[in-house]
Amino acid sequence: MPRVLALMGATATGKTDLALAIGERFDVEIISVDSALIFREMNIGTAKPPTAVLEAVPHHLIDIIDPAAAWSVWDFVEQCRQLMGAISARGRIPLLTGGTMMYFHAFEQGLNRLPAAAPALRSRLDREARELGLAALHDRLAGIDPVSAERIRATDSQRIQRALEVYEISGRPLSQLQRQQTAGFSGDIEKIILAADDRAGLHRRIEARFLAMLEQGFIGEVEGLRKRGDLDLSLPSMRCVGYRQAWQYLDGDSTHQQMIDKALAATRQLAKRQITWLRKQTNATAYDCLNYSNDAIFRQVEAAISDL
RNA sequence: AGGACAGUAGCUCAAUUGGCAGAGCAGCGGUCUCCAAAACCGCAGGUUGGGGGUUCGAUUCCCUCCUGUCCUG
Repeated sequence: MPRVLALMGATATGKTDLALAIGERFDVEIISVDSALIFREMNIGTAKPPTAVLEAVPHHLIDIIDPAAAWSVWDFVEQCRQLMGAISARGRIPLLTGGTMMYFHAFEQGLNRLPAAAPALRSRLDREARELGLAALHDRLAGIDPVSAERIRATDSQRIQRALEVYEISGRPLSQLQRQQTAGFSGDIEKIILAADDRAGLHRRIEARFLAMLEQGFIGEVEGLRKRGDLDLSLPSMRCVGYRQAWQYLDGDSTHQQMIDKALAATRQLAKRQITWLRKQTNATAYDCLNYSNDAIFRQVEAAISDL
């Protein structure tokens, strides 16, 4: 029975430090479950683990794609499964660490085989949405896939676009393709959650961390990305929390203080959404991120491993 | 010190000739099958700076006090 460890937590709860502590003590390799750490050249704003940490314990799925490139949940699940096989073959234990809850969910529950995203098609649909209005696209969806149109709101640009994209590529309605059974992870996942019961405390941490990022030269990092000339705000990478607000600030759309306030708010909102996912987790052991002992967690890991 | 203007939700601001105080943002809760650090949905929040007066009825009109900004000395 394959066994994996998972360390889940909202942003700024201290996952990196804890993962390192576990990595120094147990024979694990870390698989990052994070939609932002995959990007190269985005280090300060993503709170990427420092090089020393990345070298001390093997890390995967960090710095693997360019900020202009596309990446998706499907890619994550596939890479993750491959990596787990390789790590197990080395006699080590995978430690899934991160805060992108949809990636965890897809890994655990599986995904239907759907057509991959098609950038050209998406930009065409973007244009149509601008010219005809979202409502028109939603009406079109209702014509080809009433079930999905019922479920997807007429204001939900991304999901309308996805449903239309799937139909145009495959010729079949999304709702029909989603009806097939999915194959999730078949083993056990030993889940450790870093919980943020004290929301105000987490908010203080988020603020302190962002201010530290600014001191480390975050704005300079974003200036460097802008200088490349091939990036813009429509890319997932540049929509990451902090980067989007810094980009707008450098565009002259906000003052420095407004940029800080907006970035902090966006980060708090991200944390809230992550916490919503975490509330639904079952079979997980939660530790207060502001007050826990490594020993308690080590005991849980120890027990899980010796169970193998 | 005198004068002008302002004071409404945590913040920025609305409220037709006096007629049930509303938005945006933030906050909180939620949705989530290939952009998820995304996209979207919902909820809560106010003795309208304090006190007094006129009125059936005052955020709105009058008096007074407090606070802030600006101008003049």
